Amino acid sequence: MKGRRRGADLEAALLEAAWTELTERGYSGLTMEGVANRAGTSRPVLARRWNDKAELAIAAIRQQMAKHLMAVADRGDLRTELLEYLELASTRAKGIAAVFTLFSSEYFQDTSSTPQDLRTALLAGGKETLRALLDRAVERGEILEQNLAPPVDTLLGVLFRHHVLMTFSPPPEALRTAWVDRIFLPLVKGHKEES
Amino acid sequence: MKGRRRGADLEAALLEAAWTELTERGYSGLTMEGVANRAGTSRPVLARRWNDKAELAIAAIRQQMAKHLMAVADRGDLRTELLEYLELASTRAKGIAAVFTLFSSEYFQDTSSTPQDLRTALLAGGKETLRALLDRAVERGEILEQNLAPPVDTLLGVLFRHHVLMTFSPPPEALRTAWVDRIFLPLVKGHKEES
DNA sequence: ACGTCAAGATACATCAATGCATCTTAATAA
DNA sequence: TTATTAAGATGCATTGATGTATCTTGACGT
Repeated sequence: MKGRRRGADLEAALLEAAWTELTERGYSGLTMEGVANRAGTSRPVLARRWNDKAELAIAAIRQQMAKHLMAVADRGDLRTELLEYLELASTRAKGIAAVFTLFSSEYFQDTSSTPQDLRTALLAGGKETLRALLDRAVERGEILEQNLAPPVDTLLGVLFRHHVLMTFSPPPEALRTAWVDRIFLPLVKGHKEES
Repeated sequence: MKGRRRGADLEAALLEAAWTELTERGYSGLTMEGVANRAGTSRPVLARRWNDKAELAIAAIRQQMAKHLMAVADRGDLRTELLEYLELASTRAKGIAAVFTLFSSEYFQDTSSTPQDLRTALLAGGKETLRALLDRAVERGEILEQNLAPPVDTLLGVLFRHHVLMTFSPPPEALRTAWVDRIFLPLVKGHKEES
């Protein structure tokens, strides 16, 4: 036996269980009872910490975001780093899809309980990581700052997120490469000499 | 009083009510009772026609798709038609978002009751309209067939859908123009002379 | 005008999830 | 060791939505 868990240890375990349930069953299939069972405990233990499943799910998501943060090292080459970025993001596809089921369920609700900061943090989704990566490329002289104007700078994130939401699965390697080589790089490398 | 509705009339009215409820409350907020009330009738009337809310929602969506089909006339200019396409799509943003709440709710469910054909039809989302529009532009010689290879051809639809799913609102005109002028047209008009 | 059938109203049981109270027991601090 | 606190188990009432049976009544065909 592993004995009885307490305090922070227990809380982390509960949030892990909640996250697993969320990714396996989606937000609509998430229940306090299900989480309690998976965590090997009972509902009152959950009820003492979170008021409803929205709070629980949000806390679980926060824990996941804190646990793995996206990081792409400087490889000296933009294309390499972009592909790495997309590959890394792909490993989180299921989670991203699951998280989105929460937003779609809660959005229309009277009690739109989703905190705005979490919402934007998730919809941005590793925006900073991508941005940092692009800024490095600008400094290297690989691309022009002016080609990274608003709708273009986040394009890869958009393509990725869209694919995940439509298919609930990560984009295959060939598709990621096509995004980079046939869409993104042509746009940011394109000569911009017109008046 | 308007008297008692029957048969096909009644059914159409029920599906209208269901659609309204779906767009106002989302799939998670959709209830048989809510639809019955809005339609000015009672639950048994609904129960005689559809077994659960998934069936009802799907039927309601089908009716909407049949009612307004997207059509963009030949304007002789690709850019004009693309903007018109996006503008037309924007009027349906709320509905698209609502429909997607159904998929996110049902996807993880054991009874993944969403018919595959409807799913693909919706995820494609006016793909044929856009395709027809692009083919006309190719025939006019405005763009090159070879520049419409897979990840590029559906790009505008992707951008649009992503925006709707992220914000649950239609993209403003300025953004739609940016998509067309700064992303899509540069890609499809781009000279492709490299080896 | 009459008969048939479905619309619409009403009532009741059910089911899943939850809120909450209670009780036992293990872990930790003193 | 002992007191305290929270973990974990259990039971019960409640709530929201649904399934379903029954009954009345309006619409339509003949």
